[in-house]
Amino acid sequence: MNIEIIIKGQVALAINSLYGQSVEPSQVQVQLTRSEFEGDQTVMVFPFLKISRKSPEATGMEIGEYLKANLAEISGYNVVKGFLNLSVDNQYWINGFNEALKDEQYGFVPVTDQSELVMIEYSSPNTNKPLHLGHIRNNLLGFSLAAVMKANGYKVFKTNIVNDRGIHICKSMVAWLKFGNGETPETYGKKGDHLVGEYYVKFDQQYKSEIAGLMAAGRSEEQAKEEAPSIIETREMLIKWEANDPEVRSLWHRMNGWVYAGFDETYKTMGVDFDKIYYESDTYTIGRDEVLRGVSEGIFQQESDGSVWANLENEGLDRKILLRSDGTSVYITQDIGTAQLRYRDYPIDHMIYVVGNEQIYHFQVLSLLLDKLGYKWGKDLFHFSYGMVELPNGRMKSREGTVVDADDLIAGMIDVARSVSLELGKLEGYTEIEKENIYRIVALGALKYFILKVDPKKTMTFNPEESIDFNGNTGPFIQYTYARIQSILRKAGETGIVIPAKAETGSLNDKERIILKSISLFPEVVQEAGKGHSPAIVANYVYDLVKEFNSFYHDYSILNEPDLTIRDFRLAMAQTVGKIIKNGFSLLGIEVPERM
RNA sequence: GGCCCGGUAGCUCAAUGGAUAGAGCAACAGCCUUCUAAGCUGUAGGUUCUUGGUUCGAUCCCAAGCCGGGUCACCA
Repeated sequence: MNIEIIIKGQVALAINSLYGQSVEPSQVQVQLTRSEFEGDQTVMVFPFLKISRKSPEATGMEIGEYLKANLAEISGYNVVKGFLNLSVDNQYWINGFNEALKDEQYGFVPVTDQSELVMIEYSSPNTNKPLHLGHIRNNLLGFSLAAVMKANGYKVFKTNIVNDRGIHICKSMVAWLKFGNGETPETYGKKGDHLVGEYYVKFDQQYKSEIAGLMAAGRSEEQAKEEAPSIIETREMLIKWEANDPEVRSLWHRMNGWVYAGFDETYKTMGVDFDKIYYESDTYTIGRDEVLRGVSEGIFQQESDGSVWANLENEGLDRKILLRSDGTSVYITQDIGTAQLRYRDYPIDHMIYVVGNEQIYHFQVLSLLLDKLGYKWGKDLFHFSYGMVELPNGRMKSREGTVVDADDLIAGMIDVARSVSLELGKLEGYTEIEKENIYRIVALGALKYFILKVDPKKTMTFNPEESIDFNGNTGPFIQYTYARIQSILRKAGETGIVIPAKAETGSLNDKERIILKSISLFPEVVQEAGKGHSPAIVANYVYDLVKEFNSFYHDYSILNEPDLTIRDFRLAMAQTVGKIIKNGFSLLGIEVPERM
């Protein structure tokens, strides 16, 4: 059992026995002892002073004496002010360490047939432009959250809703027809998503110049925006699309196909995947049907112009439009349809949407609407909202060309990883393919760790010149430690040392104790990350562990340790730290290299 | 303006209501003949936005204010 829980229970008994008053174990505050004091676990005695009616020191001493006498795991205690520091017997840490050593899935709760199903929606791109840095945060968080939930014993289903229809999609199509000359990704030599994105930009340029021309001819800005030929053409195309016009549909299929091929490549490089992809072009009509059902049941109101509204004023929100006066769907209508379809397809217990925090209001509304429509899961949907990624001079703006493209960023980081690695020259003997794979692992490790170590809900700043480092608190630093551990284990194998299944040693030095204590925390960290929906907790924990291990590695020898018992124990310790790095990083979607 | 979120070292970020607020980067000083120097050790760097309140104790909770961001579309 967890030492903290044992202590809480015993402290409650101690207070009952010493002062004749009962307290709940949950009221006992226990935390890790700060490193500058002696001990492992610290009990706060302040809350019990009213009960003991004695000084903090005296109370602490009495409780400490009781614990030492009644708990085999407690080998000693000291009291500093109101802090009762308990020393936990080495054997307790060693026992826990042996558990960690033999369990390959250490820290993970197994998924069973009884496990609840959690569906996680993430990524959810538009098909009119390539993925950028903001999408990267979304994808990494979504993928990582899925891994964390799975490690907490949930069945996890990853899904992606692709925004493949609408006026913005038609814009790229219009521009391609006008300027494209039949260009394809093959003829142009660029990924399809980039090609389509370029025509989206071209459309905007064309549209702007038309507006300027019209305004020069005396129109107001508003009029100009409405009357520009390209926007009129785009609207006509959207109507044709909705009417299933074969020519428009065929072009739409073709260009979206280019985009999907491009996205697939980016997803693959990033190492994220999905169990099922939904397309808005398939779900938006379902949403419309659901809204109309709501009208017939009196949940929603239809205005005389045909538009449909939900009144959420009783819930503290506004009136919200659900269908336009021409009967077409708006954004939220599509989400209603998608949700309905998903719950029809799968026995979902929990639904998580990984979507930026600018849509908090949207998901409040969606939750209420689904609830009104009679879905019991409406109220329980969880919007995992994360903060934006900003550049040093502010928010990314596609119109100002300050968007950090995902493919460019990743390619650039692989270049840096390659040149750093070549300079260090530690990969001789590896084939080019193997080397490239390691560059990729390291580059993505840097990017993923950089993004995932930050509390998801916070806005984060990304400086393209400075942010991605390979030294210090970074993914490569942790990967490097892993690689070194593997090197030690390889050498141990070469010299005929067999890492024992059981690694016992009576005495532990300070740094060994610290590492063993840290190892014992991993399962709690995984649990906490699941409850708090925060991969950052895992990232920061792994970093701390690695720091401790490196410090140990610097001060004490492993392979050259003459005492074989101690050497075997340290090998087992290194192996376990390596395992935690690997398991922890798997929760972040980061690979670990055997060498680097 | 209403609602939501943030403000911690020069920069990027940590810190279940606990002890002297921690890391990395940048700066400075050391350490490669020893298990991988993408590393290690040390120095310096702070009015945790402000003012009150709650209590044994507040970066954390509450109130007010200041600053920054988001959001309140027949856009997505």
